[in-house]
Amino acid sequence: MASSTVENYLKATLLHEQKADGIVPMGALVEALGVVPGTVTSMVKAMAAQGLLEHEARQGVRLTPIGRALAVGVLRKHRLVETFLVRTLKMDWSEVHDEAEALEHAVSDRVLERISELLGHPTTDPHGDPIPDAEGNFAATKTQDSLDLCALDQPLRVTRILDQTQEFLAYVQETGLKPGAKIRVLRREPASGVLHCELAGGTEVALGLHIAGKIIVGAA
Amino acid sequence: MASSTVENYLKATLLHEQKADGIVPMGALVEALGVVPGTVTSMVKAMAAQGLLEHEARQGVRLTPIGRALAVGVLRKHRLVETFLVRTLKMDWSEVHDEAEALEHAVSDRVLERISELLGHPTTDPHGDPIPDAEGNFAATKTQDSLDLCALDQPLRVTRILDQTQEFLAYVQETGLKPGAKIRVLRREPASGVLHCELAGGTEVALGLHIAGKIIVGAA
DNA sequence: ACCTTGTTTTTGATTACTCAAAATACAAGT
DNA sequence: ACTTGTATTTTGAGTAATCAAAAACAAGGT
Ligand SMILES: [Mn+2]
Ligand SMILES: [Mn+2]
Ligand SMILES: [Mn+2]
Ligand SMILES: [Mn+2]
Repeated sequence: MASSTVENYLKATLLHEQKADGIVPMGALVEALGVVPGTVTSMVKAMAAQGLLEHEARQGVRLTPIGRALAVGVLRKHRLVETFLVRTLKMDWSEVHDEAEALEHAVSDRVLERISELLGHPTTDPHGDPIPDAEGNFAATKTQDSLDLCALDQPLRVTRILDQTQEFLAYVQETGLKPGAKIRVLRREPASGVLHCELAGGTEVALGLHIAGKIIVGAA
Repeated sequence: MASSTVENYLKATLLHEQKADGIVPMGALVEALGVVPGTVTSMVKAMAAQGLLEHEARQGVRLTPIGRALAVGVLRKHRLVETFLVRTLKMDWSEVHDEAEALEHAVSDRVLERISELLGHPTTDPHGDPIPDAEGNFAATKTQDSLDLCALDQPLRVTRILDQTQEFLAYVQETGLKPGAKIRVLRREPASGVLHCELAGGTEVALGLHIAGKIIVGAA
């Protein structure tokens, strides 16, 4: 069985591969796992010896099919647990990540399938991230744009928040831009690129480009 | 923070103290934790140095107030998790122990209080074992007898199963003697001590003394 | 007093994970 | 080609948890 540490390495590698495909540099793992570079090198070697990763010296790592399957399983646990914590235990969506970070290693497959069933087999988590099914397949994503690129005056719905730092989630919470929120882009300031949007209650918010780029929307 | 291993040692020590008060011999921990004697000696030394246990050389260990508080917390997590798995996730009461054994170390206090709330702050787990409250106090237990000692012809209710081995739980499951079941003792065979009991549906079961001694009942 | 038996402790190793700090490789930039 | 800066690897060391096997101890029984 893979230890919690190994599971965290696998998940971090998968997330990086999904965000920027190609080889995952050692530094990305250093960053994601909060350890020093030497630690990553030695863990990666051990995991490569176990057949979970391929290690290109001085370049980085790639998941093997076995490693990927395990990583997807951990990601599924993480996201289903987050969904469970929000929907069943009524926890705040902006505080569930850390809890899930620990529980993803302790929840058995048996318990996980019970949770999935209880929740009606959800396909996205509270942050809008896709939940792979029990076989490891991600549902085909609907057409979605980041908020800074989408058309004016269309009825839209927030589907996903890409930046999941504590501060950004708090900001999103506060402005009411949570996944599920209805939104319409009123206009774009030509010079700055600042967006003016209308929220459900008629309230209006102005968003800088760097913020809008981290919010994904789809047709309402 | 106490590691999972340390939490397991603390919980095992607490359970032994509750069952047979006085000092807990090293051998009891060897047995409970499934490790060799030398391992227990060195773990116990480390935990004593941390102020979690008192170690009387060649005698055994006792929980310190700090160690006891931690142990009670772990036990509370274990039993609330078991209750949650049975009541909310509809898992079989005879298979939840192993799941709880892992989850008790991963569930945070915050999550635990949500679970307790969701369940209406239960005071006993699926096996009938008491769940301490958030301050670490066990509810005063109602008058209860082991089945081999109680009066004839009284309407009784099973409240607790002491032997929680897989086989015994399966037996209890099969005969329908689960906590909550109504039962009446019809007669006791003078020589052998074998009990004849009537269950809810009118079915009758014969129980040997060794079995009856592990089933606790209270007034129905 | 001596021996036997069961329990506990010691000793010496091993595995997994980690850090600090020094060494190395590589990609540019001049 | 040489220098510089950054990423990666190596080396040496430490902690937590474990085992195997030998040693020490505590009681009792003879
Ligand atoms: Mn994690
Ligand atoms: Mn998420
Ligand atoms: Mn446990
Ligand atoms: Mn229980």
